[in-house]
Amino acid sequence: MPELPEVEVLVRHLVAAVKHKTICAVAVRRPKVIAPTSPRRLERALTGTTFEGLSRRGKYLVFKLRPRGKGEAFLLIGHLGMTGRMYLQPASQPLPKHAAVTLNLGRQNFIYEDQRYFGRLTLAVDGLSRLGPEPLAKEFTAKHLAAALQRSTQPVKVKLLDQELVAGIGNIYASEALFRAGISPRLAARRLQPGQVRRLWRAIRAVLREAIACGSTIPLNFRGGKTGDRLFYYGRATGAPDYYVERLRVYDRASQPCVVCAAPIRRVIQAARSTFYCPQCQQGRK
DNA sequence: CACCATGTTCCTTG
DNA sequence: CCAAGGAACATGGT
Repeated sequence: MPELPEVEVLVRHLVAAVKHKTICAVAVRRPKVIAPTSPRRLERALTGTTFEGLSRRGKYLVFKLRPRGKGEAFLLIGHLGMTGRMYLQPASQPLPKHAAVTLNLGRQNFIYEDQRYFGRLTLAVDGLSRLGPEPLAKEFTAKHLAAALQRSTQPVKVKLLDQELVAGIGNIYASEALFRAGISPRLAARRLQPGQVRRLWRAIRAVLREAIACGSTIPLNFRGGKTGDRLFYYGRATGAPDYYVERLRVYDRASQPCVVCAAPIRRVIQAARSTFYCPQCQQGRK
C-alpha cells in the first residue's frame, strides 16, 4: 500500500503498537524480501531486541531496534513494494498465505505479508541514501523542484516518479498532483514555466497532506478484508464511508467525467505506466 | 487467453 | 559517462 501518505499513516499507527515491544523470535518465510541479509543473520540480529522507534523516509519504513544490554541501536528497513502490508495479530492466529516475515512479540505477531513479494524488510540501509528530499519538509522548496525539472527532458509525470528528485511520490499521486496544478503530464519537465513549477510544488504538498489527513481520520484495517480490500489509498475498506472513494480526482477514472469540467478523463501510458489526466484542465504542449 | 495492477532495479540502446 | 526505455520480479483480478 505504497505511496508516501499510506506509509506515513501506517507508521503512525504502527509506532504505537510496536514501541517498547521485544522480538522473541523471527521467522523468514521468503528469503527474497530480506536480501541481501541472510535469514540466519536477520534472526541473530533481531532476536531479543526492542523496538525503540519507527519513522518514515520516502516510501520506506525505518525501524530503530535496540539490543538487550549494551549493544548499539541499529536500523531495520521496510518497503511495501506494490502489495506489502504490516500489522500485528494475535500469535494464536494462523499466518496469512503470503506472510513473508513474521516477528513474534510474545502474545502478538508482527506480520509483514506481501502478495507479490516486491517489498523488503532488511538490514541493508543503502536504498535510503539515494532519496531526494521529503516533499513535506522545508528542504523541498519550489526552487529545488525547478532546478531538478530544468535538467530533464522527460515528461513531467515521469520525472515526478524519480525518487532522487523528491521522495515518496508514486503513480497515483503523480497524476493527482498534476491534475491539481492544471499541468499536462506530457509536458517536458524542462518546459514548465516558473508559475507552473510553483503551482506544481504547492499541489504536490497539498495532495500528500490531504491524503495523510484522510488516512488518519478513517478507521484502518491494515490487514484488509478477505475480499482483498485496498484500504484507504485506493478503493475502500468494507463498511468505510463513501466519501473516501471520492478522494482521488483523476487516478483510475479513465473516460469518467472530470470533476471540474466534465470532460472525459484520459488514460495514457508513460514509461510503461498508466497516467490519468483531464485533457481540458491540463493543457500544454509536449 | 489477454491485459492490468500503488514499486524498484537491472540491462540495453542510443 | 548519461538518459531513456523496457523487462523482470510474482501473484492475482477482471
